Amino acid sequence: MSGGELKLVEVDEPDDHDYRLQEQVGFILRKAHQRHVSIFASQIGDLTPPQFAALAKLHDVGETSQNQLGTLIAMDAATVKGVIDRLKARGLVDLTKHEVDKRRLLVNLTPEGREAIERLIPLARAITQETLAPLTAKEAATFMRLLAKLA
Amino acid sequence: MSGGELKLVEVDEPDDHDYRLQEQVGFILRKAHQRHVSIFASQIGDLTPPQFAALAKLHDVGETSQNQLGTLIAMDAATVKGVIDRLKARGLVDLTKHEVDKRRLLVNLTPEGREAIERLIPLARAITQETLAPLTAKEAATFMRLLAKLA
DNA sequence: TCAAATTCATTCGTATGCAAATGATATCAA
DNA sequence: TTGATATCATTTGCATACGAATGAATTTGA
Repeated sequence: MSGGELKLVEVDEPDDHDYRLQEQVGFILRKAHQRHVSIFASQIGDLTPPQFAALAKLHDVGETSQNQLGTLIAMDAATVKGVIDRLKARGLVDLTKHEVDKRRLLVNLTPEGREAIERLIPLARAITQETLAPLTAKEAATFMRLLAKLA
Repeated sequence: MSGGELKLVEVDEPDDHDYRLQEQVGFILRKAHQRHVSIFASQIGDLTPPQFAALAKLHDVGETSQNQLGTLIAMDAATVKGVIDRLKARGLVDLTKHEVDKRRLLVNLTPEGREAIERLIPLARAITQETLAPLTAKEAATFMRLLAKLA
């Protein structure tokens, strides 16, 4: 040891070894989303969350164009097309051309689609509850408030 | 009006009209995740969050099997294979067979992979910051604590 | 020891999710 | 009016994401 020297070091400049993937918001967000999708699948096996969202929104607002529906449920045009195509193939929605604006494709619930979404809404409530189950009621309220600010 | 009758109704049993998709945790979780991925892409254009996660974890723990890596970054075997294949195609990782256990495929960072992840970690810190920017420091801490309980 | 169970990796099929390009239609503005 | 813009939908290509089936190798347990 040649002892006695002092070194200046940047103590608050984190180096690479400080980066902990497991603590990053993006990583945990992805895991939380995975868990929710898994809970969803266990309660509603024959419909995906995006498909459910499309039906629920149609039930809420009635007839809309495919693009408009996409905006309402936060899906881009390409994604919503796939979702609607699959719902149509199962007879849960039907598609008609807009009489005036020939660019638009109008989406409607079929009677089967309406029956399905009304039957599934109680299950969706249970899914929300189960997803939030690790939190107390107060924590859940706080979490939802903060999550909404991030989204 | 034949007036005067009373009806029993379930006032605390919510009907279907009460279901608001936009307020469900799953829907908002999906949107928050979308926003994060978008922020990530704006800061790190040539790597996806899963690819980054794989490199960051390899940097952290060193050589591991493909399956083990998947466990560490919360990806199933099929998904992690695709991610690793693409990283290998870009020369950021290399793959070798385990000498003893011939089932295992060992994954390692290449020098290029190490250079890349060390260069990107500061950007990843910025991504985390920007994702949490809508919250105050105190809110962010609370949010992270609750999110971790959900994930 | 050896048959059963487990683990690791791969493949297939299906479903988001988004960027970019394209075509048809509608709207705006000079 | 018409040329530039904007909107709606579609298509292609790429990247997760996961269930299920399969095959190879290892571990377990009777």
